Amino acid sequence: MNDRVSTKTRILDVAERLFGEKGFDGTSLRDITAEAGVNLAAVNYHFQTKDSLIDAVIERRIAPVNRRRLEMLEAAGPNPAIEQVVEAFLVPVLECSLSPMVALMGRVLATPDQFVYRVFKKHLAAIAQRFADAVGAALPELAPAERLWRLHFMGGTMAHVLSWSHVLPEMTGGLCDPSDRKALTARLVSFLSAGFRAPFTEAH
Amino acid sequence: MNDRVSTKTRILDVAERLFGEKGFDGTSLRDITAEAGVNLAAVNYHFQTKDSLIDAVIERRIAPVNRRRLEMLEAAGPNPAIEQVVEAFLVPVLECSLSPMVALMGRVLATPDQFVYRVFKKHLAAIAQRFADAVGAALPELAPAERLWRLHFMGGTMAHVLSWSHVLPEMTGGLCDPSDRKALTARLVSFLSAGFRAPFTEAH
DNA sequence: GTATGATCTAATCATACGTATGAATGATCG
DNA sequence: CGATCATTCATACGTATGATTAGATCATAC
Repeated sequence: MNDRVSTKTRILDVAERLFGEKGFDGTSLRDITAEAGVNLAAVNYHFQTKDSLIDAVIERRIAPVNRRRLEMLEAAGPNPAIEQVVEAFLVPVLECSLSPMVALMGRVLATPDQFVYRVFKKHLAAIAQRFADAVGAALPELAPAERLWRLHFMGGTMAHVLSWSHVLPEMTGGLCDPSDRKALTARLVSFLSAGFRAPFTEAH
Repeated sequence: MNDRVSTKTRILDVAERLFGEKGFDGTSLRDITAEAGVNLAAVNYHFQTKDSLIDAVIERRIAPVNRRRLEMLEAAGPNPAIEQVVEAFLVPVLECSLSPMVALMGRVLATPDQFVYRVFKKHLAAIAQRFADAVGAALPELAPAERLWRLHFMGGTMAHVLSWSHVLPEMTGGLCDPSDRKALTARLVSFLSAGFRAPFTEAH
């Protein structure tokens, strides 16, 4: 170890931030090692390849978030309100304030290619069924396909909020302030819960 | 011109598809020219740089979509229902079925960096105010900031649907089929309109 | 104190990138 | 015909990329 934190951790931290800011393809190993103040070869020593570095960066953040999600779902009991389900999905991410992790999560959710998708799918599969069940418990009249669609919509809303939160104030002339996580959570829960409760009208 | 379509158009078509599939950084000019069957230098001849090629690719699709959006907004009159506003936002994109443009749009909306953001902002600024006004007309009790937030949420939902539509069937075991645009539109309008109508509860 | 294994480093590899060049090609028109 | 112009072409430049190597350095155990 060099300073206070190990080389491995410093790489993970800087990689997380840069991946979130500039994307996976847009961030080179040299960008990462330069900012982390470590040798270029350290990445390959600790993580073998860039791909498995990406994997490690994502894994480190998603795993605890999903654990917390399942905890909140558990705490909501067998007959949750849809608000509780939505909160269980959102809060574990949103409560991280504006940490670099937030941009990373947005990036992951917005990168439907290659193996980023594989990594994401691995972690999603672990909780998707639980959330589908929870929505079913909260809104039993909702058709199974519609449940999945609306979970998909919720994921999109969250992904977008995460991805754009750092430019949103400028985009809206300061009207929208994503740094107030409490208010943001309340807005999202209100909006999404109403969406989940919407009458299901098949196309005509 | 070589075949039926000009070199310039072939570059734009292939670039649009590859940018949508693999991202802007993940697509090289060599990828594009190889698939398009044109010479590498043709890109620089017709578009000067890769950046302005990206610009041209986006411009070609977003401009007509936004024109159509404003038409639909216009057609809804001065007192639209929120459903009409949502439709005016969604339909011009969704009616393009599963063309490569759809993945491109998703990619643009999910790339909040560098100059992709600038390009996007240019086209967004041209219609954002109109949609904010339309939401205000449909739901006058909604606070201005909340209007913008919910428009932002709607953009995220659409972006996610566009980005992931090509893997969604596999992700959901075939339960969700994004190719039925009519049904998809109905689902989105129902979900999002309900979200817009949700009571606005400030954080407590 | 030195042997040992883990960690770090500088230097280098082959390849891929965006861009630029100058010559060939082909159509248009006097 | 020959001149002009836009387009296409093969090729090269300089740089950046992910990966690898062999050796230096460090901590710990004997």
